[in-house]
Amino acid sequence: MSDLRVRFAPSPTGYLHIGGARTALFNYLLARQQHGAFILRIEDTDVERSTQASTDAILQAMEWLGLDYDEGPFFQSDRFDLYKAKVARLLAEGKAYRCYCSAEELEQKRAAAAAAGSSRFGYDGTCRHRTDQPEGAPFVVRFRTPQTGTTTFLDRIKGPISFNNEELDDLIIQRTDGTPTYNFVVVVDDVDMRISLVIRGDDHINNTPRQIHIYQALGAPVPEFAHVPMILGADKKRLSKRHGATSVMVYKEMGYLPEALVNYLVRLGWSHGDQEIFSKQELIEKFNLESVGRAAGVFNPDKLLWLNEHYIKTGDPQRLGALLAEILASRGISTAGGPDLAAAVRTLQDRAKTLVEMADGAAFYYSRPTSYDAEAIERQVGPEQIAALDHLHAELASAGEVDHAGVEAVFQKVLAATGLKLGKLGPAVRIALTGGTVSPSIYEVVAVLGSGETAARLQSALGVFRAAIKTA
RNA sequence: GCGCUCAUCGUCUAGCCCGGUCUAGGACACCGGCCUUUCACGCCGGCGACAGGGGUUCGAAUCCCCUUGGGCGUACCA
Repeated sequence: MSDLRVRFAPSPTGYLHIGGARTALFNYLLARQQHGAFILRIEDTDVERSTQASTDAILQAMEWLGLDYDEGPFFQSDRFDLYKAKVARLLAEGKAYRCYCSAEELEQKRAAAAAAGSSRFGYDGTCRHRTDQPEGAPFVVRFRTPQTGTTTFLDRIKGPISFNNEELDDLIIQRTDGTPTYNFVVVVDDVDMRISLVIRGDDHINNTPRQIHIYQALGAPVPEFAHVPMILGADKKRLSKRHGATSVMVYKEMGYLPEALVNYLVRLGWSHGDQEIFSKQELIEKFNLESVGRAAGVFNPDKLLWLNEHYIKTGDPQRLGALLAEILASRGISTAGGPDLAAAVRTLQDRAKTLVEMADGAAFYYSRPTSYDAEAIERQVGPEQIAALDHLHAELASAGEVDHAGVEAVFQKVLAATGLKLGKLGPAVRIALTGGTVSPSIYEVVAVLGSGETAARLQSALGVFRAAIKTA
């Protein structure tokens, strides 16, 4: 057990998105590697925008990705007393002060500053030295930020970063309604939870110097920081819905495997030489902050798809089969009593990039064709095929259950007897068995379906084929 | 506007810290071919980048400066 303590602190104002998932993943990986602690904290100080549904969605997504945490989830809304006490202490020590400026007033000042072409839009410090306390007037509490000197920290990813304190204004730490704000609670909690390393998106870099001042005002040690670059869309703009799915769980719905998303996300911004494929165990061993890139990365759905394809291809048929059954069930197709799921999966692993695609390809195994591709019949089925199909039906009906080699032997027999090439018979069999022209290898299909089911389907199809040929 | 930050193929990146081994490597996508009972898989090959300009140096993708471009922040959001 090392003393590394990291946390992931999402705000429940929406689902867990790609960027958040990657931040969570980096935290998780490092915690597991160093045998430290990974803490989950829900930042719901904004009562207006936080919802229970979002919290649930985030928790679900974390679970699906396999990012289990050691402590939490903690909710900031349960901790308002702690924040209140800290604000009171800062107030008492003169490190914070009441500000009676109204939001409207401030907005006007900002607008005026912008109109005047000023480079300073921050709070002007009107109430900083105010000594009177208007009776009953609404106020916010502002943190008294140092106005001179510089604040520097050594970012584990970006290197040394420093700010001139004069660029910083006195930020609000408690709203008019008494609730605390982000920059304050994040510090109070990170101190309270003894976080030793803060890994978060680099959109927080600008908040860091302000937070460092708060750590100091609280007399607490400043943790290390590691700011990971943003994820952008194809147009290099911040990733948003416009760029396609950004919700982790939507990828689950689209038939992605969690290991594919994890692998993709970690490689977006981190590398280990030329290696592309990493198991979670490998990531825990190899992940490091030093190899995280400093530049923002563009989300590339194609590469994610490729990884998903890889994991489907190499995945365990049993597990994939269970996942497949769920999807089929949601389409009203029961797999109970049908062909062995793992066997069906094996015939589809090289042909599907997603579980959804696999379900498309597997449906015929569990529900007989209700119609047959007419155009295909016209092209592939003639008197010769009908005769051969008849022959095949007879052979299969008397063959009992056969394996792949057995199926091949039966076909060879039929082919020899009818003088047809497989290229002439295969397509007709495929139409008869699946209703269409696309499926796994016909021998595999027959082996998975079993001779009984195959014979039954052949018989039904034969009736349709004969009728089709007569009218032609 | 101001502040912070980033910059190698279309994209993700290796290389950069410790200059020469880089006519810059890998992956995705794309293009071509092979394989083939459909569809795929697979295999082989191809296209394709050091943002620009100055320095330093015998020598720079690698070090320094400037420019340009991108991202983020600039809330009583987080």
